[in-house]
Amino acid sequence: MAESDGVEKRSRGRRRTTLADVARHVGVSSMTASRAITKPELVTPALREQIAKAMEELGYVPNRAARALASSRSKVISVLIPSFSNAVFTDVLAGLQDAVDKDGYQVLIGNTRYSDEEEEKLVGIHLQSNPDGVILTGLAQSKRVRQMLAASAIPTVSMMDLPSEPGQYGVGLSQFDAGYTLTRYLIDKGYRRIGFIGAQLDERTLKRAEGYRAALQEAGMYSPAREILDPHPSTVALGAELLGRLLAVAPDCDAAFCCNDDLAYGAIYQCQRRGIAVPAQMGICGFNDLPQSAWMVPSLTTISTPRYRVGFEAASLLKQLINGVQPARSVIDLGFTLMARESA
Amino acid sequence: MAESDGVEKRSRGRRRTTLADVARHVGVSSMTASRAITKPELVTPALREQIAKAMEELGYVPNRAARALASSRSKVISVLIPSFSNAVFTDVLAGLQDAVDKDGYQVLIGNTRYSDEEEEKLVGIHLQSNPDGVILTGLAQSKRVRQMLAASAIPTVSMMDLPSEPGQYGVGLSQFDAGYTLTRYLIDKGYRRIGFIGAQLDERTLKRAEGYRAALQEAGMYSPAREILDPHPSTVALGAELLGRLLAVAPDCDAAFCCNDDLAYGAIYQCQRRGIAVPAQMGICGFNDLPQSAWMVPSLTTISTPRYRVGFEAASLLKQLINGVQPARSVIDLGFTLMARESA
DNA sequence: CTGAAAGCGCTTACAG
DNA sequence: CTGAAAGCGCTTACAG
Repeated sequence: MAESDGVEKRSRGRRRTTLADVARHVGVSSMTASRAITKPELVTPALREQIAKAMEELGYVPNRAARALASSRSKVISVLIPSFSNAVFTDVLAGLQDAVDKDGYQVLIGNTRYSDEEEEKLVGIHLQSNPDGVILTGLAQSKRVRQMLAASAIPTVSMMDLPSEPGQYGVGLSQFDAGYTLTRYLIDKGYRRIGFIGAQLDERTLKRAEGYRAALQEAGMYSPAREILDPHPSTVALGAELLGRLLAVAPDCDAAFCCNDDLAYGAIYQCQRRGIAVPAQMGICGFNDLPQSAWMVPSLTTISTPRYRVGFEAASLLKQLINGVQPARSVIDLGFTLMARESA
Repeated sequence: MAESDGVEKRSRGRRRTTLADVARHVGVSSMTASRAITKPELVTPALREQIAKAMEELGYVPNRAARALASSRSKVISVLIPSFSNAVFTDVLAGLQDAVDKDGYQVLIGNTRYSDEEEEKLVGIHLQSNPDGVILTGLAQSKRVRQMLAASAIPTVSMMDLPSEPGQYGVGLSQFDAGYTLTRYLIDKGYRRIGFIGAQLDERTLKRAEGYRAALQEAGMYSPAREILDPHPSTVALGAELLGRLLAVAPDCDAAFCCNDDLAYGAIYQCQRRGIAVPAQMGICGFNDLPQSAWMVPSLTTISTPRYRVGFEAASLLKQLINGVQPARSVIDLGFTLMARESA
């Protein structure tokens, strides 16, 4: 009858197969079954095989929550990135996954949307899962985030930038140097009134801007009037708009350093719509070297950043810390490459 | 001494604050403390406040693993997407997160890389976390994946396509109809020898191709010679290459239906490099309407797909299933929009 | 190489 | 509205 179904005890429902079920099936204790998974070399081959067969037959699926609770190792790595729509961070994620997959880690991904508040919230939430390690983007975490992480005593590695404080672990590149290098290239190419277009205004953009300024000041060509900084997220549309704004306030510009490739695409499209020849009348360069940059017309001069490797190396470094291995270096500088192409 | 430190018991080390600690601090039982979190309306306001204060003071962080184990609800949703580098899926992810964040779910993201094998592996791994629900991309899961999911009896929703089998839940759009519509548009525009450029060859691409064929056959304009299908992942570079191949085998083509925007960008760049005017000599259209498509020169004619909403609605549907609510519809068709722009 | 006992930190299902 | 008991499914730390 339907009614009696309603009163059924939880124990009557179909229950997942547990390690105890497997052990019973084979006629061993649960810890032998447990060991057959975690430390197979400690179990007689014959038994090991029987246990494996039983697991297969009974459709055993380990329960991560139980394992985490008992062992106090969650096998979870928490990763916080500022954006999903920026290809830079999905590349980083790919490297990270690849570095960590075979070790049985589960990657918990949080999107901070470039917000300190969101980051705090996410750290709090991720901490509930007792991650074995945490990977952060950038170095500009709020005090509260630092505190929470310090209190939890969980190994932490930061990505993209190079930490300068002792005790901090990080993998990335010097955003300042890259900005400087690209600007220096433009100067050497003969550009004299070089503008800067930056959006989002996150730490990396600001450091690239500093590199830009340093190079121009050194060459005696710096003018603050040629800097367009906008807090909105970087998009192609915004790049088009900001190039317009740059030309409105500084019509004599002969080049624009766009703080990422998306903005640069927009800037180039804007030039094309206005009949401004790139690079003849206006040099345009970007930052990051997204796949498209080599193919567009004109191809984009930009800085290639080792995003996949940043993710991979950050995860490798974190694994060492988790396992109590003292890493060779606490800061890994992966560098960058100037890609001189047609647009500047 | 260093030696005595080495022998310290696990219990001596700094231990995380538990619910019992909080309860003791306030002088109540652990379940009252537990209830203060999960069902605050069942706890006297005064007590509730004391407990909240104690949690704050002691820096209490709930242990998800313990909660999951005790309650047999993990508050985890498993999501499988085929790619991180395709903006389509990161948009879907954004919608999904937004639909699910405030409900306290943790989203476990798996990247199948368009591989059945990877998908099987990931389902197995994710099942270890006892997800309350699963979200899959597409309908072409392997038999083994279906079995695992069926055996686990976990609610499942699929994204992007429209399931036709009864009992399946899904949110998406008709890829066939969209392919048909776009091709019909090209015919109406006066194009007569329309090629097709497809990569990756996943289910969605193949369905768009079918729509393309149906429209052309109906109009008596179909020629298999004008179909270029390549199994490699879609990239701008590949788009450029495939347009070259299309023109090599079918130099009379007057338009190309590219099965996504990335390929279309490459195709347009290829035309630009070869001095082929778009759309005058060659119409080019894409699929998905990525942000850039409206801004490039020429702007791209394409199909706009409601990716964010697909993620959002799929998660909403899944939440209903998890909560035992019978959803109004098991299949939600979100449709698509033809964006007629400059390139065709 | 194998096992009996205890416990990880919560929540469920009762009672009161 | 509050609590004592039991248990979720594993692993740890001993023994043997």
